[in-house]
Amino acid sequence: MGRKTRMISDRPTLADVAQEAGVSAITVSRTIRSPEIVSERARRKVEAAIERLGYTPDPAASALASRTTSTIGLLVPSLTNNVFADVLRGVYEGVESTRFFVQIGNYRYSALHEEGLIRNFLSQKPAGLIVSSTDQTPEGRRLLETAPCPVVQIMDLRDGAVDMSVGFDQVAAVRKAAQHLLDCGYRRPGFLSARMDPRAQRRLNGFRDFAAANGVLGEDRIITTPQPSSVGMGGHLLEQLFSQAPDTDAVLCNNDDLAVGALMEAKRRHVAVPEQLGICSYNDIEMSRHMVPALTAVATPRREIGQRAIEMLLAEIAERGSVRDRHLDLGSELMIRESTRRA
Amino acid sequence: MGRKTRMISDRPTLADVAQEAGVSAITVSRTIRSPEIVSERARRKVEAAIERLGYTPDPAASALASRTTSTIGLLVPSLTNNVFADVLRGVYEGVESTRFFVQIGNYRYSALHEEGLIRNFLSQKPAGLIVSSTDQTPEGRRLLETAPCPVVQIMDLRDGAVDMSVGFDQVAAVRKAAQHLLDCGYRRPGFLSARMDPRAQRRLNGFRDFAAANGVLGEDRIITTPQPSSVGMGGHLLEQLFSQAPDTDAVLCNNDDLAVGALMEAKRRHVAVPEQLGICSYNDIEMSRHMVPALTAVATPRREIGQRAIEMLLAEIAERGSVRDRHLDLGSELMIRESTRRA
DNA sequence: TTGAAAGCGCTAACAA
DNA sequence: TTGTTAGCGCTTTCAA
Repeated sequence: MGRKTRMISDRPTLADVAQEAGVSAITVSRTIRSPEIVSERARRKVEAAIERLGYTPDPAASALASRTTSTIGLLVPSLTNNVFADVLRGVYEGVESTRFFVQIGNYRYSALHEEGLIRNFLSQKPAGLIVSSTDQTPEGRRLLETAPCPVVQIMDLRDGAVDMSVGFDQVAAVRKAAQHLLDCGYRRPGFLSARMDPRAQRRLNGFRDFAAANGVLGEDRIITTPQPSSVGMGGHLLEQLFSQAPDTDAVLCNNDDLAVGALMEAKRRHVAVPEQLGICSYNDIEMSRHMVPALTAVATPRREIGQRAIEMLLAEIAERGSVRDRHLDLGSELMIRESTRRA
Repeated sequence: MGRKTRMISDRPTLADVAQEAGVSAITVSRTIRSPEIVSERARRKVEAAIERLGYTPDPAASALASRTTSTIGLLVPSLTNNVFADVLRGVYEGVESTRFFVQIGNYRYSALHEEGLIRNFLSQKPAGLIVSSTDQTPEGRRLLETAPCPVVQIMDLRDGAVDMSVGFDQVAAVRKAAQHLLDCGYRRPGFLSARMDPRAQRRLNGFRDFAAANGVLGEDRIITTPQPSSVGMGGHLLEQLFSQAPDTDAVLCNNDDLAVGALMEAKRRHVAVPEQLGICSYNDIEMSRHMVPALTAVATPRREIGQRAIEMLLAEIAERGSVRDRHLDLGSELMIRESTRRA
């Protein structure tokens, strides 16, 4: 288990490569960054020298001289939430095999913390930034607006995006789910939500408006908690819902964890799903469709959001102003399954 | 949605702050990095100047001059796997309110890819590195051994760790689970596993050895697939298990997704759990204990691994050689629940 | 197509 | 406790 501390001087520099290749340092630099503008002959010599010396460029020196890095900052409100895990996956797939790498900041649903992270990331001169909300503090927003790099806001689709945005209409998605419950004949729908961040709050408001407009609003059927979402919490919330409003006949859950928890709680109480209680979920992570009964859900395009966001960002980094459609609506899809399918 | 590109020259430098405060640049630098060695008076002037100018240090310049950064590299094999989500959480909690930040590399269960990431991270002169395996390529291992920064290997506990390690005995954990199935009277236990990475493979081997030693090994009851793990996959694997070995009376799942999927599949087939089939899971993520029936599982200390790893790393960064216990075994715990509790 | 010179913004090493 | 000097390894600028 011993370990040697390797001498710093071991590591070859541009100048070493230049000497080895018999060219100047700048030619080596160019060979690495834009081989096409270097003569075939010089390029081959340089490449051989790099190979021989095992040279790796120093990103710090490069960042200092060029005033930019290959870092892409990605701010998410949570790392445990499966929703963002899927977004991350899309983003990572997109940067792979590019010279960029992603740095994640987790602001834990705190706008203030997010502001600090924006400031911190910006001080690193990132090539681009992806942020997961439109709910920055005024100062956070100002920082993004004046950022010297492209910025993509993801998940939501709202007016006044800072630079570019990719997402879907969260309220429309909730409305779709609520409409489906009505279509199935449910008349006393409830709503379960944990972790009342601004986005969850907007979805709740969307549900409320829809229910009111359709004459099925019952305030005692709306159960929320500021605590984090979890399967266990879904069970608790359903319990509370039934104790407050025993006549509830359907429930729209603000995410899959809650829906699965509610389903399990229904099972424990011997409440038949979908006959006595319809359950509709939001997001549709993989497990939902494998429950018994399979959960109806509004599928949100999480991974695609990640993919498109990084795509737009890379294009814009390559050439500022080159992205035409700067605001993408990826939509959402209602997946009708057994948990709302009653005879 | 307009955006201005802020002039680079806008950004004040150390020299600007020094001039504003009427001291030298190095005094400003010291005020920031080690305020305690600067006189009260100088410190106050500098702090006021920083405030007035809105100065933020340039990490690239700092990295170049000092040959180190505030980056901690964290290599994980997957971002979607809940196991690592918990580890991440522990790590992020630990770096918060320090000057360090974490950069994640996802090597997608490919040792070759991991080697590339190690090389890439190392070129950034990180303050420390956390890697999620002991299964590096020889070259990857060599890179870690000669890394000029502390390294923590997490999850597994094996001989010959490179520098420091935090984990638990994965084979002992599996053995514990298998023993429990025998204790419950199950006699024909099966094993389900997806994504056969080296660690999953070692657990399978552990199960095999244990089963053989106890005279309950049935090769046709061991079902594996190289594909990624998921709830749906758990269902498929159980299906295959029953078609190959209909007399199977219990199943040990290599993680929670598979266990939940197996439970659902059992439900679909009207196989009673735990009476006709005992199910034991591995890892014990939150949802498992809320299933109906609740899943028995070996709980692995994922979050704590993250916490301890970052703790050790930070201590070692602060002072090389200061960490006494360089190899921590955090153990695992069998959580006995309904899915194996038969009359 | 290539190169020389001059920094980028900070810190290490030494001196006062 | 504070300052001076000399880079860190790269890229930019300008010239050839």
